[in-house]
Amino acid sequence: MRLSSLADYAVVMMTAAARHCGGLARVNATGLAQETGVPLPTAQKLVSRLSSAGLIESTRGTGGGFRLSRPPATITLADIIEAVEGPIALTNCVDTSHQECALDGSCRVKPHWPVVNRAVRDALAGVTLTQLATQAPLPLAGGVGGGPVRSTPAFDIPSPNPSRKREGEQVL
Amino acid sequence: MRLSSLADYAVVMMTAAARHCGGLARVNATGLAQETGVPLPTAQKLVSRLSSAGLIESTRGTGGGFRLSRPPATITLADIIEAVEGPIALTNCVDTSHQECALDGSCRVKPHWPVVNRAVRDALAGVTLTQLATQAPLPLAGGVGGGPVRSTPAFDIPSPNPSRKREGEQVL
DNA sequence: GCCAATCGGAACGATATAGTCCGATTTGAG
DNA sequence: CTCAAATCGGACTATATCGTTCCGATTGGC
Repeated sequence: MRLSSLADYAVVMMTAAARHCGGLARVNATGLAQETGVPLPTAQKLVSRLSSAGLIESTRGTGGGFRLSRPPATITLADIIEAVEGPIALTNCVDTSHQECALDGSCRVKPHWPVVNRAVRDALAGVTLTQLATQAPLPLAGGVGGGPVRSTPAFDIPSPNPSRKREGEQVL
Repeated sequence: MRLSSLADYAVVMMTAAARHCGGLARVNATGLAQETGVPLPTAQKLVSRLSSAGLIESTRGTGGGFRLSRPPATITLADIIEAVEGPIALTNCVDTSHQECALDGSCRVKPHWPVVNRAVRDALAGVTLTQLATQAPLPLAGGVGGGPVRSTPAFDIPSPNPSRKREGEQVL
């Protein structure tokens, strides 16, 4: 349930690009890497992925670079993540139909996964680049709730989780 | 952005346990593995994780097994995922304080991650074992993204409804 | 026409994961 | 009370994906 580092870096780079020129001027991967701190080769790889996905327009040659293909308000977190990691799919059975897990027919929860997957994707699709470029972190008001300034409830489901033994992972 | 296979199997096993005895009787890992199709060693590993997290109560010795510690309506997908994978954290900077992100101070999107992370977690916390144990899934068979598919919250927890995201707005 | 800077893709290495095995503990029966 | 069986619990190994790096193709400027 963790985002890949590539996607994380892609979000940072896209946000930086949106903040810099609003997606109108061209910036190169080198300058953006120096600014954001992302390693240059990784930044180049991300630029390739993002351009392949159609999120940015790349210009080759001397003085080239890239710019956002769409206004920042129309680019969401889900777009960036899908551009880097592929389609958002919590399980294999949601993404491609040809992916068959061993459970297959006896899996009773398979019909439920698309619903959950869509809910998660909607949560990510509700965050736009414009929101991310803002300094003050808005309380997720713009797109996710559908409402104006709906304060997200604190989510108080009685799940005490008393004996949490594994805080991180099996770090030996 | 994909769920680990262990978490997927854990959800299947927990759902099967909830469907079988409603969390009242004891079942062993062997029988559940045979029923769900999960490999037995993997099922044993998952039982260990789930019992460590406090989701199930294990009884050792001959004729032992495990049963759900809480009613199925109070166990959510987020609980199961956190029991297997650890805390739900899209990025490293959200989870623990030991963020080793190279961007660190220059990261402008870091303040936004907790909000997004909570939104995703809420989406997972809104699905209970009772919902997953239901045969008839939520209305998805008709089509994804086409119409306003509304999930009927017939099995929701009596506690505050965890901010259901907008339903059926983004095409998958 | 030449050079230089950039994007694009491919290969290598590393980390984390998935799966499997064996041992310790406990309980029921004899 | 002893034995035996079944269970949980942790550790090891193999695999796969991810992250990083490097090199080539392309294009614009001079």
